[in-house]
Amino acid sequence: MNYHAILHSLIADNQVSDPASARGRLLHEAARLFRDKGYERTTVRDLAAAVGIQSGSLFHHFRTKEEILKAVMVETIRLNTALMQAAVDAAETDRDKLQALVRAELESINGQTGEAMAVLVFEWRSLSETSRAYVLELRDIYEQLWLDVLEALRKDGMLAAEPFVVRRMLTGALSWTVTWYRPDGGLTLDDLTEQVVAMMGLTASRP
Amino acid sequence: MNYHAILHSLIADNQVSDPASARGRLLHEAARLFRDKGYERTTVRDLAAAVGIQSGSLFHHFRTKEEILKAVMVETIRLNTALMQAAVDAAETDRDKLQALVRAELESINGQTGEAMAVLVFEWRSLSETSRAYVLELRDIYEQLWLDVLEALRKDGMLAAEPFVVRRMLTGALSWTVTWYRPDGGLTLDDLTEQVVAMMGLTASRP
DNA sequence: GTTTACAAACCAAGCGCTTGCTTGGTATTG
DNA sequence: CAATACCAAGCAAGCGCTTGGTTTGTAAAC
Repeated sequence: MNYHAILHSLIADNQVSDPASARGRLLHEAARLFRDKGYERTTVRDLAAAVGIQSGSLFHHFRTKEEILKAVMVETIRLNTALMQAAVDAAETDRDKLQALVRAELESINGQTGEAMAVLVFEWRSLSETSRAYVLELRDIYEQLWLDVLEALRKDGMLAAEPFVVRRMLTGALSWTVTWYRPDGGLTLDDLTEQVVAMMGLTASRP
Repeated sequence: MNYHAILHSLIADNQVSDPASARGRLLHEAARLFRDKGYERTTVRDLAAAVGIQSGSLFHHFRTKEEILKAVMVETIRLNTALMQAAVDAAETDRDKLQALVRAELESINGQTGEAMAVLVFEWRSLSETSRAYVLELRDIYEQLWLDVLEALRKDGMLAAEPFVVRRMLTGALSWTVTWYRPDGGLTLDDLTEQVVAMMGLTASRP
């Protein structure tokens, strides 16, 4: 299953919006604006202008501004959970599964869904209490994918630290790449993946 | 040099505000509010109320709200640069210097200056262009401390990845602890430091 | 194949409120 | 007696969101 197959399967299930639809385009622009200026600094007038409508018209699609933020986050987690699951399934060994997860998360942070992922990392404080609870629920599913692989590695003595600590350190390390990594800087995402795996003392995959 | 000695030396040099002064207390409360609610969601009325004055009176101490944010960040970097320098100076081997840096950064993120450090990580987008340039200048000095140690380790073959990549991954990983680490969770900062160093494949320091 | 019906998508205008900041004047302090 | 720190009041601008009405797309009815 490649990126597009997964995406369209989720669209068919009404789990994420079609990027071609009005709602999908709005969420895409919202993610970009929220990342660039922050949620609070982005006005409903900014959002409306980005898709070429009047600010009041936004509220036919979403009841509140916060609902837009929530939708960006929820759909992003759903998509990425599916992408990570596919990455894990495609790899053979636990070590390769971890490498695939790192590669996939770097991809989602710095590639297609990068804008929305940055929002997920930096704007969770702007969510209401109830929205936050829902997003955290979805995140737990996502995190379990990682923990399963890390615990298997730990069991085989290939990991020198606690899985849950490792995962949290990786979350921070990989999320942070959004602030400095630029694909045109002579460092590919494959290079970066390799460095991360090397840094963890897991030697390169032997064919 | 311990924490208090370093702090008071910086106060004497007018590099940071005395926490007992009106300005110092305001900056401390501002850091707390900015971390908890975000810069944009914190109003000047919130800030004023936190130190028990009227909102208008704030502007006798700072010309704009953004100047308060800048001051929080600048003073925090200054203090932490001095703390890191002391940590490096106190350690003997390069490996111990790295461990000392990790420990000190974890301390600054999760201890005394934690509120301000979180602001530094999450609120840099709210800085004006010029303030940001100045803060980045100060940060470069801070970062060089890390790079010097990491490059020495790399030279001795104790590091499997590029120093600048390692530092950026560490920045993310350690900053991120602010979102999940709680001192009462059965994991001390020393434990955490150990896990980080172990995760990097650097074996424990032998006495 | 035109008409009718109707909902969804949108606009123009603006309301009520909060925001950062200003102003003119009054305590407080050395 | 000057400088510093503060208060009480409020202004102009920008905010999220509402309202009442118009356009647009779609599909059945004739």
